[in-house]
Amino acid sequence: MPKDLTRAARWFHALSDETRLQIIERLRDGEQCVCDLTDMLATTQSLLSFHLKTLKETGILTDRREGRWVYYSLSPEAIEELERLIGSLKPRGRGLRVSLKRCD
Amino acid sequence: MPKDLTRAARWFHALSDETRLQIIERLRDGEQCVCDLTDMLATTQSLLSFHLKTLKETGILTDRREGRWVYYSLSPEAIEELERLIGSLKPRGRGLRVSLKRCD
DNA sequence: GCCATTCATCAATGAATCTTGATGTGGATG
DNA sequence: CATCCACATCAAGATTCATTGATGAATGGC
Repeated sequence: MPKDLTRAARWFHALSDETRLQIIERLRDGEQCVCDLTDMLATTQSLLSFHLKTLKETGILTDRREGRWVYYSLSPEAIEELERLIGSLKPRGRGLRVSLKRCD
Repeated sequence: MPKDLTRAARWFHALSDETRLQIIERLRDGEQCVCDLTDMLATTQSLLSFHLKTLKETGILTDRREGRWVYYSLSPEAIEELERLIGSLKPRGRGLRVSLKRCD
């Protein structure tokens, strides 16, 4: 069980939820506090907190406390990491493209 | 519930499983029949079939029957689609980066 | 036609995950 | 200290998903 694939699977899982993608969509314009996100996304505070935690644990988001409020933002490295992951899924050079025919 | 996000969530979900990522990893070198994949990945035929179906339904893989064998390969458009999805997660221009401070 | 092979599908179980509602925690205010 | 607010955490239920084992469908050889 390759370690990279385990890591990749976790990243993709964090992105496999609509609510979490909505959170990311909102954070594309910059950091937001939880209360703003609660207003924007029709969801409960408890559920939002759960999804934020999921994204944070994966490394997609970072948080920052300021007084009573907690601000979340996209981790700068997150997009690079994702593009690296996508790169690891790309077909390799066509030189090996012949079928091995081990089934015959 | 934006339709794009629904679609993106489905794609990411398809990639959120280690076995499915292993399948993709194998197919990076070109198409393979199911029997080869069964040998390579320590898994049962039934389970492999389930995961192949998941990937195919999402559009990541295509299949092709040839006699008794079914060959799976990476869909050419899949990687482009993924890069498009990743692009839709990127932070927007920094001009809007000011915090709205609606919480005050 | 009969049988073996390759793969898909189905039903059932168990595990992981999402969701909800209640409670807990830490900071700010008076 | 008492209280309110923003947010996190917890326990319980609901749902979705992965896995297994058995059966079915299509192909090809005899």
